[in-house]
Amino acid sequence: MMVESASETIRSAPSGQNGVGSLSGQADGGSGGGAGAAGTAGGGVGRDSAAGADSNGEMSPADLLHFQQQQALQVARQFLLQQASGLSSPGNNDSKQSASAVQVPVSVAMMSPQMLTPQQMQQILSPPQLQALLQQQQALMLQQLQEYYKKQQEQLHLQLLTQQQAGKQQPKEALGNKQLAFQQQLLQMQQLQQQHLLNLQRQGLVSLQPNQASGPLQALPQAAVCPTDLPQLWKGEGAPGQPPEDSVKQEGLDLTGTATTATSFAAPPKVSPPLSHHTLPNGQPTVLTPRRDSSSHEETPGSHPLYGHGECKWPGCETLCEDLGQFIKHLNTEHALDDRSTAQCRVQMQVVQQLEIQLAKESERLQAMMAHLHMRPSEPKPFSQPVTVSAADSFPDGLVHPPTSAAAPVTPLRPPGLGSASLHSGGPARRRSSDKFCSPISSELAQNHEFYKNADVRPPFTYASLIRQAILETPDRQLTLNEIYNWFTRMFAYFRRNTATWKNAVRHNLSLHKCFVRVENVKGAVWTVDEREYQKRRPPKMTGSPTLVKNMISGLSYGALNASYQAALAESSFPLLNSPGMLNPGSASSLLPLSHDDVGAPGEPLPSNGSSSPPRLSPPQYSHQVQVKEEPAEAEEDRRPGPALGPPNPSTTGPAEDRDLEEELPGEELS
DNA sequence: GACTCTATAAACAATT
DNA sequence: GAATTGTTTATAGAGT
Repeated sequence: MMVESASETIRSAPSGQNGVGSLSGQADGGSGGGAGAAGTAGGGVGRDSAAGADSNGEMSPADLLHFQQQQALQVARQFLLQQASGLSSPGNNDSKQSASAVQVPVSVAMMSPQMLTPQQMQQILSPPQLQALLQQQQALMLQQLQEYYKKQQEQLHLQLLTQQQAGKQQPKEALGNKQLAFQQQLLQMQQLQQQHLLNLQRQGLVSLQPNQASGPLQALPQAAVCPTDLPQLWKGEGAPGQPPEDSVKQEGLDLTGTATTATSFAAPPKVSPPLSHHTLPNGQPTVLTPRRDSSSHEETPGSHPLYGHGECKWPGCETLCEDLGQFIKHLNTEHALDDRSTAQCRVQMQVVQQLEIQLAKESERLQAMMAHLHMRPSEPKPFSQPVTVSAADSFPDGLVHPPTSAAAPVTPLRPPGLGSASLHSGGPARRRSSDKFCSPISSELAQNHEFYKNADVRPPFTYASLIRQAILETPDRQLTLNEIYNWFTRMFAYFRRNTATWKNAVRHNLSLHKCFVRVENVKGAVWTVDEREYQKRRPPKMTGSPTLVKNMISGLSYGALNASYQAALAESSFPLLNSPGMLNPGSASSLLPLSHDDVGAPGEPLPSNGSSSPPRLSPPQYSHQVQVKEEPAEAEEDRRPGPALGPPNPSTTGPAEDRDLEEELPGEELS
């Protein structure tokens, strides 16, 4: 036996500390970030009107100018919106520019993404459809953009000239005002373009060499800030330091002047190897911080964010590449800036957006939790008050949890127990934590229900307390063995994995502890809890010992910490929390006044279970007992001098109930 | 160190 | 006969 047990002990050590369980990925249908950011601009502006910019002959030069400016802005906004919600790749279709394509279909294509969120788009459209749509949009937009910018530029030049000529005859102020207004609008346009560029860059969709990045992105802001540069911009002279123009032209987008900035996003035909697209401009939303950090980290020479462990990290690729050079070749050939890559990027974008949203939510929740937890400790809680813990209230079952009060104190203990038990030292470590506190479980579980449900952490409760909890949670206060199993697996991720041992332990506990009473039911045997017995079995010693009291006091303060928080800490890191030292605080909790309501059971030699023959009590009765007994237990604990069976305390809260129960019990049991 | 509690394992019987 | 359920025994770790 020794050998066996030894080996078993080793085996028993909780093996799968796989850490926190899966995050329930709630896809909150958050709208795409990029689109949302730019979405304020009048997205609904019809393209038709913009297209009609040509027919402006009858208007006065000033009106015409104004009108055109407005249209230009609208179109630009629309375009940027479109870009924000979907990627545009200058790709293939650059060369094909048919005037017809600029017509209505374009507006439809452009509008659709605005109407739908990226998520909706994804849901509605299949990947091929999505890709096709993207292609169409890209082609159309590019054509439209090119044409538009050309026209716009020509017109602007003409109008500027005419205005300047006319301006000589007009009051300089009037002209100046119009020019200013125009400049402002142009600036707005440029800013929108910048914004868009930044978005694309941030998403890694546009790669810019360091110098490139500093080109358009920085030049523009400067231009915007510096009025003196504006005239030059209008004239198409370009702001000083706009290197990317060349690349833009190469791509077939012969946009000049102000247009350069807009086209810059289309500039890089391919992902440049050294990819500096991580070099994000300042002022980016902090939400992205994590990603950025990692990316920046990856920027070190010889590495690539899309390259790791010898394979391409491009979504769905995983092509093996021996070295970075090979990878870069692969990247440039297989993942060039084409429709497919663009679509994949878009999907990835949405994934990231979702995650960011999720992260933001979780962070917010964490902060709230932390804030809440920090508050608690500070709250002065009288010794006995801890008991009042709210946990009880939250208890799902709505059971009378007298223990709740008692339970509260318990909470503090739990963490320690949890740490030791769940993580390293197999089972034993956790053992008593729960019991000592009587039934902390209800509150503890109520508070950390989700945690235990999802995290593969062994609950810091004894089997007995868990079984009891399972039974008490049911309306009838009775469960079959199988139902108990189910409760375990339902409530604790831990028990979903390690089946073999714990089921045996459950059966063992059911049989071993007198507090669990087997009742023959119509549908078979069910298990109920004899609360009195349950309370009895607590070590009487603890209640009275001075050390316990000390512990309690210390434990209370310590216990203030939220159980879940501690549990989380324990789980995540652990070893530290597992150390025995950490446990001490918990032990304090034991102090609680624990409810030994048993007290209540005044002289009852409670037969309840003790009898070898399973008492067959009517389930209902038992349930009743359970409720009553629990409550008294907590309240009374303090008083109880010693061992469980001490004289019942008269003054305990809910004594009446206890007594009733007790009175009833004997009778029942006897039967 | 003794006692107690708990966890774990295992054997066995009874029941389904 | 297999699986499940229930009982019992043994052992070891941990806390008091």
